[in-house]
Formats: sequence, C-alpha cells, structure tokens
Amino acid sequence: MAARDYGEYGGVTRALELIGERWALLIVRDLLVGPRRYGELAAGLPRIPSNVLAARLKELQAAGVLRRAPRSRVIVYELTPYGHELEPVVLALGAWGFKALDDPRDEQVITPDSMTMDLRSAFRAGIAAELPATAYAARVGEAELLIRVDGRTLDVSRGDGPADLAFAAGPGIRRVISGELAADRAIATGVVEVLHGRGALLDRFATTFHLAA
Amino acid sequence: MAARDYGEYGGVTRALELIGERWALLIVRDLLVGPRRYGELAAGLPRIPSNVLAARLKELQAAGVLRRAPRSRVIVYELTPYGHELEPVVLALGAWGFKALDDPRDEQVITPDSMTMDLRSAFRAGIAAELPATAYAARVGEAELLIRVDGRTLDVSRGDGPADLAFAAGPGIRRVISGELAADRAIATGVVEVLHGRGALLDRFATTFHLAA
DNA sequence: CCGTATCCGCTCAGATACTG
DNA sequence: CAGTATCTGAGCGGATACGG
Repeated sequence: MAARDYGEYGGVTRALELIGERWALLIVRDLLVGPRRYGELAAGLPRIPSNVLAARLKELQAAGVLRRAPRSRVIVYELTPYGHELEPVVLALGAWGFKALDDPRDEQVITPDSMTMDLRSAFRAGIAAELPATAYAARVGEAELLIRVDGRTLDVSRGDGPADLAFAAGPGIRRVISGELAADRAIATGVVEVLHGRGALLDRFATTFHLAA
Repeated sequence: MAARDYGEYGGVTRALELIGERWALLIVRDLLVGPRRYGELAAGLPRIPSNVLAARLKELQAAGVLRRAPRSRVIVYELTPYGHELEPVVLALGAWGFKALDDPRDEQVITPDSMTMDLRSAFRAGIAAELPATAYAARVGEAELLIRVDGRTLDVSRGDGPADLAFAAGPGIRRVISGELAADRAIATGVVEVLHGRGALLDRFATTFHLAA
C-alpha cells in the first residue's frame, strides 16, 4: 500500500512518498479549492487516465491526505485536515513554477481550479490591505472566475457575478501578473479586453496579484 | 528535453514538470545544503541508480535549476539562483512530511544533508531569538552534525566541533522534536545519550526545533 | 453518468556492468 | 571518480468494458 520508498528517513523523503507520485499533487491542488467529485477531478486534469486517477485517490486516502466526504449523497472527495496543511507547499510551488511559465502552447488548457490556485499564489495580502475592496470577473480560456478582494482576504469562485471590472484575456494575462506588460498597454494591445467597468482597475489587479520573474 | 507535460498551463503544473520527476527534489534538497559532487549526491541518495542520477542532473540543468560550478577544478553541482528559490518549497514539504514520519525501519538511512534540512524545517527563529546562543553536536545514525544557533540564525555543518551539548541519539530524536517525548525523559530512557555538556540543554534544543504532529 | 477494473504498448526506473 | 551502456520490469498512458 505504501508507495515505493526512497530508503531514507526524513521529512522531505516521507512527503514525497506520500504525494510525490505523478498527478498526486495536482489532485491536492484542485481539492484545495474545494471538495470535488470524481468527474470534476477528471475534468480538471484533462490528460489523467481514469485508472491512474482511481489509483491516486486510493493512495492519497490511505496516506491520510483526502477522504470521501461522509454523509453526502453522492461521492465527494475532500482533503483531510492533514491534507489541507499542504496548502503552503502548493502555493510555494505554484509561485515558483509560475515564474518559469512561458507562453502557452495550443494544446495547453487553463482550468478554473488551476487558475484559482495561481491567483492565490500571486495574491499579495499586504498590498491588497491598502486598497479598496474590489471584485473582478475574469474570463481566461475556459475558466470564468469571480475574484473578490477585500482587505487581506481573497475569495475566488467559479462563474460570473457583479464585479467592478469584467475582463477577458488570453493567457497573456501572465505577463500582466509578472509585470512584463503594464495594465494599460495590455488593454491597448488587446491582450486584455475590458467587458465592462473601468479599465483602469486592471492596474489595481496587477498590483494585487504579482509574481516577478 | 522537456519532461513529459501535463497538458495544463499553470504554476503548479509547470513546477512539477521541472522538478516533479522521481528523485529530482531530493537532489535539490541536498544541494540546498551546499554544492555537491556527483559521488556525494550518490552517497546522499543511497538507492538512486547512477543512470537516473545522471539523467536528473541533465534535466535539472536544462530546467535552469542547477549548474556545474564554473572555474572549479573538479566537477561540482550547485543550485542556480532560481533553483535556490525552491528553498521555501522544500522546507514546507519537509515540515509536512516530518509529521507523517513514524519510527524508522531498519533499512532506512539518515544522511547528514537530509537531517540538516529537517532541522531547518523545524527551526523556530522567533523562539530561538529569545534564547542564548547555543551550539549542539549531534550524532544521529551516520550523521554527525554541528548545530549552531545564534539569535534568529541557524547554521548546521557536518562533523564535530566545540559544543555546549553533545549528544547521540537514535532516530527516536524525532519524538523529542515532535513533543511526544520530553527532553528529560528522552535522556532517562536512553533515547538520547548525553556525551558531554549539560543534559538540561536538550530541553532548549527541543524548544528551538519543534514540529508538532 | 459515476467510479473501477482490465487490457496493451511504451516509457521510465532499477540493477548491474563497463569505460575515460 | 564521474559518468555511460544495457537489460529487465514496474508504472504510466490510452482505450475499452463493466457494475451502481
């Protein structure tokens, strides 16, 4: 049942034995956004073979990282408290990997859950606390998110809703977050399209969410 | 050259493409302690096949995580600045995995580098700042470390040296760090053997390095 | 539809031997 | 010492099929 081990006794080694297998940490990432059904997980990990997903769910359950939500009519997977403690790991990893992103290839997909976690990685609570509460509606690829920033708290949820600024963007939004592309130039060049609201708020967005390369 | 990808565009995904392969993050962990030769890395990862180590070193080099140290007579591997930015990831992962450690199996090894990183994970700078500067000489398994704490800074180096407290322990030292076993009881039961210095300092050690389960 | 199991082809990991 | 070469088998990816 225990994953193939490394023959070493230590914290990192143990962690990798529990969540180091291929796909495992991506499942954790999506569950950090919220409980998910089997099919939702499969949809959020487009290339995962169904047998691998089933195997990982079992292993992660045995490892105490996730569980099937009790007293729920349908089967729903959720993180255990211990699994939830992986949040700092996933955020740090996401921040690190974000800096290595180049422009996306055509076959690459952006899912709502992955984008949610990227936004959490890039969120600067200290900066946001100085700014007025703001709601953004963002459409990037297939992901449609409502992003609410209020003081030091960030809430990202799927779907649409009332927002101070609604915008659509290609994945070039990355360059806005990395600071390579100024907000006003992103709008001017069409990388970001303002759907409604004051376009000037995109600059606030870029200030709130920032990961320098 | 690029590792097998996940077909998704996002920070965590990209990170796992770069350092998600088996053994990769353990190599990074050891290099976070300092530059290492090929043979030193092999010794610190007892079960890694030599071809896999060679392959990982190439991939991590291509990923910009590490490089061969320039103008060095022998071949030495060291992290790039970008690779060094993985430190928070490794520390967080180590802290998480440490909590899932149970007692070690016989074939499991403790290496100096893995123990050094575990100590860094468990180090509580805020607590240490309130305590007097202290040097510990610890022998755990094959690892012999000199641990110097001064204010908020921690320095761990291999080998022996002048210390306020020198002790030898089996891996049961984990229970001291987790708080399951009080320092005085660890000494009384022989889990930790005081070689010289005041045994009472082990309590300070347990306060300085702590990861609750 | 949701969750699993089972097939197969293939890549990668593991073990060992060998070379500059 | 610092890798490369080769072989074998485990695990992944992909497809398909089956029970609730």
